[in-house]
Order: sequence, then C-alpha cells, then structure tokens
Amino acid sequence: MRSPEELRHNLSRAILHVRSGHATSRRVLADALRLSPSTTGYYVDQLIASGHLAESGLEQGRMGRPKRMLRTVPGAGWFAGIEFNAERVQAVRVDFSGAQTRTLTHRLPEDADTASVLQEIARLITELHEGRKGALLGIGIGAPGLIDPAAGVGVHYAFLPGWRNVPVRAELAKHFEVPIILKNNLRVIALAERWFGGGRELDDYVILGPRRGFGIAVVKHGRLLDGQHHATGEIGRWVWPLNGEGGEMQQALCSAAVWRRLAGVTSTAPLPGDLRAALQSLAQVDGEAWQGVVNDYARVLGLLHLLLDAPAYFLHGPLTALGRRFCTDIALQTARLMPALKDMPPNIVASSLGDDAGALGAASHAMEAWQPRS
Amino acid sequence: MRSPEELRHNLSRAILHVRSGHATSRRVLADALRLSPSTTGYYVDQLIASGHLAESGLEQGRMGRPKRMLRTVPGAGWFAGIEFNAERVQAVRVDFSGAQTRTLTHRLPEDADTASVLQEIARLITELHEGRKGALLGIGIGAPGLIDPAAGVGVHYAFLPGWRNVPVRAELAKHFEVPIILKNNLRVIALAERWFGGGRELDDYVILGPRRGFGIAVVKHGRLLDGQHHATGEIGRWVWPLNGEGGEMQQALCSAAVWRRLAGVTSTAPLPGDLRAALQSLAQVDGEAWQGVVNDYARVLGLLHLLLDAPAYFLHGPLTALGRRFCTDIALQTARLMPALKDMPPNIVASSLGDDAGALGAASHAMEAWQPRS
DNA sequence: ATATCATATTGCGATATTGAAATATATGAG
DNA sequence: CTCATATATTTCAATATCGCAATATGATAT
Repeated sequence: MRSPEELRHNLSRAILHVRSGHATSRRVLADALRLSPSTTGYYVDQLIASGHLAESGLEQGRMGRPKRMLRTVPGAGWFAGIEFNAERVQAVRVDFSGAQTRTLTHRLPEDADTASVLQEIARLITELHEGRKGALLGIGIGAPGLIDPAAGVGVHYAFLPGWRNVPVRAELAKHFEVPIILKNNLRVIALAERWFGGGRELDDYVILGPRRGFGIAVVKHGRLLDGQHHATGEIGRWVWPLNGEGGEMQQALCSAAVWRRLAGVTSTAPLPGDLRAALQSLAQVDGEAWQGVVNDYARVLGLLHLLLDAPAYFLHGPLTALGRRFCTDIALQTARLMPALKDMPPNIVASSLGDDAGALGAASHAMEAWQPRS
Repeated sequence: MRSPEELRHNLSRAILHVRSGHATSRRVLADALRLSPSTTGYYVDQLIASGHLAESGLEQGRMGRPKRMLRTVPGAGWFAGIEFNAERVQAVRVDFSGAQTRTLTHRLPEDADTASVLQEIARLITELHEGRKGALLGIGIGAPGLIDPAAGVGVHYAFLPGWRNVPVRAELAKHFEVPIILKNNLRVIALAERWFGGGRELDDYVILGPRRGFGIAVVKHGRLLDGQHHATGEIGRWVWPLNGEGGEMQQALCSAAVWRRLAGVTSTAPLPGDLRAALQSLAQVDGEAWQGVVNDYARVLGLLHLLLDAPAYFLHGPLTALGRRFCTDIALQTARLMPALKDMPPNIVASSLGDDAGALGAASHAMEAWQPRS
C-alpha cells in the first residue's frame, strides 16, 4: 500500500530493525526492509529529524565508503511491560533503544482480587516512570489464562477470584493515554525471546513453558501460531501416560510436579515458597527420579521435534534452575527413544532470560506495535 | 514496491483471486488484494486487454450498482500437473480458469527406473496437449521422497532404483520451455486442497497422508510449514506405541498396515493390487480390528489437535475408501480418549479429492507460481 | 415522483518508491 | 600519484499507487 498508514508502518519497521541491531547502516537497513537504498535513506532522514534515530560514527569495512552507523535514541520515549499471575505482578521499563532500564516486582497478597490487581498494575506503571525523563509510548500486558487480545479483555483465569471478562485495556486507559496491548503470558515470552533472548537470529523456534501448567508457543516464519480455539500449544492437556487414559500431562510435568518427583515428596506436601531456588538445590541429583523426569520430557520433545522440526526449543520457567544438564540429558534421551532423531536431536536450551521474561516480552509487544505519530 | 517486478506480482495475485472465485468484481478484488479500488481497476483493465480476464455479466446485490463480474479466460493457456511414485505417473491438464480438463494415468512397470520415469513424464505432458488449443504456461511436479525444490532435483527416493540426485527440472527443460517447479508429494496435496478441495475457505488446515508411510502437512496462515531439516510433519516416524520403544508409527498406521489389520492377514501376506478397492470392501466391518485402528488414529489426532488446533484435518490416500464412518469414529474416539477435547473434537474429513490430488496440487503449484510476461 | 442512501467504478492530482546515475570514501596495484 | 575496484550514500526524473471526488446504479422511505 502506498498510504500514509503504510509509510508509518515502514518507519516503524525501520526502527525495529535498527533497534534489534540487525540493521546498522542505511544500506543494510535497505536490505532488511526489502526497500531500495534511496527510499531507506529518505526514511532515515525523516527519523533522524524526528529524533528517533541518530548516527553514531563511521565503521570502515574491508573496502569502500564507511557505513554511517545508526542507532535508536534512548531518550525518544519508553515502553512499559507488565506480566502478572495470581502470585505477583512484574513490571519493566524499556527505553526507546530497547534497553531494560528498570524492573519492579510486587508480590500479591493471598486474597488478591481483580480490582487490586488492576490497581497494582497502574501503580507500577506510574512508579516505573518516577525520576526518569521521556514520554510513555505504549503499554504491553502479558496476562494469564484465556485472553481476548482484540478487545483487550481477560476472559478467564482460574487462580484469581472474580477474574472473568475483565476489561483490562479499558480500565488502564482511564489512567494512561497510550496504546495498551494485551496478550497471553506464554505468547509474550515468545516475543521476549525474539528481542532479548536466543530467538534474535531465528525465524522459527518453540517456547517450552512448564510452569503452573505446561504449554508451548510455536513461532514459524517469524509468526506466532494461533489456532481456531486459541488452543495451539496446549499440550499440557495431553493424556498422560501417552497411551493411557485419564490424567493430564501437566499433572506429571509442570514445574511443581517435577520438584515433587525430584525431592521425593508426595503430592500433598506443601510447595516451597521459592520453587526456583528449591529446584536449583536439586540440580545435582541423579538416580531414578531424575531419569524418570528426563525420560518423560524426552518423550514429549520427540513428538514435538518430528512434528515441528524447529531449530531451537527454549525452556522457560522455574525448571531452568535445573541447569544445562537437564536440557542436554533430555536431548540425548530424545535421540535414544526416537531413533528417527538420532541424527537430528532437538536443540534444547534453557532461556537466557530470567523470571522477568514475560514482562520483557510484554514490553516487546508494545514496542512492536508502536508507530510514529505522523 | 514500485518495481515492474512487483507490478507483475500484483497482476498474478489478482488472477489468483479471480480464479479462486473469492474475488468476483473489481471492488471485492480490491479488498482481497488489499489495494485501493482505483489501482485494482487499473489492473483489471490491463488484464482484460491482455486476454487473461473477462467480464461476465452483471450481478445485482441487495442494493446499489451491480457488480461487473470477473472471470479468468479458460483459453488463455494451461498448466500441467504431474505426480508420481514407484507405481504410477499421474498427469492433469488444468486450463487458465483452473478447470481440470484432462487426466491421464500411466502405471509404471515393476522394473521402472529413473530414465523411464522422466521419459514417461515428458510423454504425458505432450499427450495432455493433444487436440487442444492454448499455450502451456507452466509445469508443476509432485515428487516422492526427499526433494531440493530450489534446484529442481529429486535427491532420494527409496522405491525407484537409481533415484538419486535426479535433475528433474533440467531434464524436462530440454523438452519444454516453460517454468518447471518441483515440490514434495504431500506438500502439493496441501495446495490441491486449497484450490480444489475443502481448504478453499481456510487459512489453516492439516493434511493427513497415510500412504506408503504416514506424514502430515500443516498449513498455518495460508503457508505450508517447513522445518530446519524439511522434517516438519514426519510423524510417521514417531515411536510406536507412543510410550514404548523401537517400532515406527507408520508400520502400524500406514495404509497397507490398516488393510492388513482390517482384513485379518499377517504382515507377510501379499498386498492386493488395488488397495483402495480392497479397503472399500472392508468399510462396513466392525469389531476389534476396526476399533483398534480407530483407537490408534484417535491417539494421534488427539496429540495433533491440542498442538495445532486446526479447523480441519483432511484425510488423503487409500484410507478415504473407508468412508465417512472412519473419520467420525476417529473424531468421537479422540474426544473420548482426550478429555480436554470433549468440547472441541477435531474436524476430520475425507478429502473430496481423489487419487489425482497430487497431480492437481502440482498443477496448482504451477498456477500459483505463474506470472504474466511483461 | 423524488429524496436519500448504499454500493461500484472511473478520473485525476498527489505522493511514496523506484532505478539509474552521480558522488563519497576507502583499499590496493602499478 | 594515478587508476581500478568496491562499497555506501545521495540525487532526481519516472511511475505505480493512493486518496478523494465524481459518476453510475439501484433500493428504500417519504
């Protein structure tokens, strides 16, 4: 399209490429945008004039005229990223150049309800800004449970009392006059991986999210897959064992269940306050319980890898505390259980992002959606 | 882009939309192309002048000026679609309006080799044209085994002696001076489903292909998924049983295995000459063997549906001879085995396309790739 | 009848984007 | 020092495409 809308879209694409560090000069940016160098130069001039981009010196290649390096201007504004569940609200401030400049966490009380969560989100966004300059450009929210992204509504979430058809966007719009964008928890993590994690170089990857339940997010051709019932990746609800009946896989493979199995406690035992720390202390264990967990994960990865054939599987959530050995053991065992994968074991990596992956991803979402004014 | 290349691309997109029947007038076409009505009018004028499109009367809607209906001109040329495996070569002729106007099948002798297959393909393409008018515009090939689509080379196929690194495109280019385009068997079937089958209205669907082996093709956002090792959908190589070791799923679920189980013969028994007919005669059976097969397929569909959440699963290959009951039984059993799917059972349908789906898909591939000359 | 509304197509001036050529800056060979 | 080659950016006329206004056609209400 040749509409002004399309121009703005192209300008924002240009900024995304420069921010990501993939495009460093006008010429490279032109290739990335699949636009001509002349057009790209015109864009860059506009964006420099509007204060969104700046030149940062020259870089000499092997030959020829040096590149005039481009970067995004940190002070051109900032984005708020929020992720929450029944236990906590996390908030990050990301400046216009994509740097994480502040992180806040608020533990929710046991009796938190819908109103208090919304209030807390608004409070954290305000607090993110305190003492800093620059304009808020957008708010991204990663919300748990079932979401209606178009309406900006949280449809249902079992672990927060009264969380049904909550108009998150509308409520926050009372306090902040910027675009507010809502997405599922696991899906924003997929975005975080693209911007801040190992997905930077990849067009295809899979997020493994064993947390309270067990879902996965699949990115193919740079796009998150979404299904008819928004149930894509809901593999936590597979029957378990795989050729049995009754139970759900997430009962055996969610983070709490893995801790229980490794710690050797019954399912009625209380969970530790800090699951991540508790798991870390178990990262060196071995024996039957460890093998059992690895084996179960390998079964799942085998199925996934022959179906999705992704170049990387990023493990997220508390189980990353189990360290690299957990991932390599699973990959090895996958190749053993699934002979077809002998020569192409899945590349499983613990995400380099921490517990704030969701909030970072929410901020990424806001960054991706942002467009210059006119 | 303002390039002539992009203009041609848009013209071919316009033709694809008109041919598919989705776009019936200039206005509707503009929406489909996401271009402005004025631009679209300009395109349509050009394409009418070049003889690719024609107006076919008016259609009065509920209100307003009637649509000036558009259609593709059948005589503007034709496409050849070829699919083959170790047993037969199939060829279809599809005219410019997307109508299948001729179908040829050639059974290969037991001792067929690489050269004879290539020769037969060339002969069939020539025969497709006999007695008809119009120019050949493109050739699509659906080839079995491992393919290098970019090079137009058949890399490997176990069931044809000497089929290794066969330069299919180069060989055929000696006889035909039109674009020749190569794709995997199952993948062209996915295209056939989009153009001629139930995928016309769908952006997302899955092809189930239990034939010699068992692979699936997944279409999401209108695009076929492809993986790092071109192994996306190779679920026939899942271990079987699912939580066991050793065997591959396709040994139990490929079309021949299903026939054996339903017919109650051992795995050493010879296969019937016409597997499809043999299966059709078994479509009314019931009892343990039937339940067993349905159960196994339901296990697989349950896993797939919670992962892909597709609105439709199209069954292809000989097993379609088992009729609608086979599909509905599987869907029912899936919902039973996988409680999470109780309210969203998979929509499994026997493809409306017959044995020539592959050849039709190959022709579709050629149609999609075609672009007007200048 | 006639006004008004909804939709489809055409015409035209405005503009976003291109391709080609010109310019800028580096390396290396003779 | 000069020339050839390589890469990056800038300039500019040419044009594909857009938005908008005008025109066409018929449905419905008054």
